[in-house]
Amino acid sequence: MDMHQVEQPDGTAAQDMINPGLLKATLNREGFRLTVQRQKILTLFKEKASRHHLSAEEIHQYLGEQGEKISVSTVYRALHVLVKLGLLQELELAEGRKYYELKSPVWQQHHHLVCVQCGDVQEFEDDAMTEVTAQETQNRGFALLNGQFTVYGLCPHCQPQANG
Amino acid sequence: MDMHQVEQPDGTAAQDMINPGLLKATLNREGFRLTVQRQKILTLFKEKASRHHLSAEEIHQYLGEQGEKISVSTVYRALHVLVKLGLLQELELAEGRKYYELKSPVWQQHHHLVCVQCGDVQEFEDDAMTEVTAQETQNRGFALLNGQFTVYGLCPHCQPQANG
DNA sequence: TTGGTTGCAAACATTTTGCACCGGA
DNA sequence: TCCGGTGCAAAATGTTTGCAACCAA
Repeated sequence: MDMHQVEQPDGTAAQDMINPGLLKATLNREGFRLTVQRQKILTLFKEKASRHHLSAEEIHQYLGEQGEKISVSTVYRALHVLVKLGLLQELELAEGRKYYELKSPVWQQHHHLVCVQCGDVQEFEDDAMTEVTAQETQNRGFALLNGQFTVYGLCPHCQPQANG
Repeated sequence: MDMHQVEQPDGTAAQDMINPGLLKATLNREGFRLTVQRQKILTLFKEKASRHHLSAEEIHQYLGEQGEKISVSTVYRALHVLVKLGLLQELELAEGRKYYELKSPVWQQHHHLVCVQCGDVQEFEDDAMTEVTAQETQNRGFALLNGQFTVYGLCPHCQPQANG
């Protein structure tokens, strides 16, 4: 039904996958091929480290600006593959479109605080949450793939003029 | 940018809103009107208590089966209003479409454990998480609207034949 | 009576897919 | 060489919107 996938089998961190050799090996292992496009996309995530939630549209645009002509459909297909390989994680941050980020291990999960007014996104981690996640899934016999906690609110800036 | 909204001003539980009188008052208070369609939709959420995550499409279909002819656009518009009034909460459970459920107070938030294979959804509550939510938002000066934690995994049933 | 509400169809936005050609292993 | 990947355009989904008729307050 979708593309969530387990951790890297060998525990390799997603960040390392920008290394072409490692990336190639990981792709080939599953019958996929290393292509310029896939490499460029993954590299983009590293470059945009500061603002690392990217939508397919943004990726397409950024690469275009960098002179890389890559079609939208290829972006989508590449994202699916990278998610399936466990290199990227899909986020449900905003309305109507999906965002992606380099996937971090389950025990390093971080969460998002979204301002519904201006769209600002802040991240936070919390050990208690990580533990709850592990415990709940275990209690119910689920095999944990990943979890995402998204809190919606109004940021300090938007509170004054808020409420409609 | 979207329709998240604060708690019922008077603390009335969303469940009570199926009462036509209360619903009417709540709607009117904000300049909205009580219509058969809105009533039917809200009632549907009560009926489907056991499986109370409904998408616009499902709502439209269920009502159709019950002989209520209501257009899709009306369903969408009604959902927006009900969310804005704080009676329903929007969920980001699955791919590409939104789900809705009767909204529970922030201090009674519950979360979702989704099987990515069969789509089964289980709920759980956890005080620690509620507290983390409150704390994080406070630390950053955010006004909390609501939060949703969605954990993806494989349910016991789907684990054997899983992995592709 | 007034102005919010509805249904319908057309418009939108995002994502997926069919197909011929291209290119990695 | 073989088969997966790409680009393009068309199609599929999910959601929104313009407009005339309608109805709650």
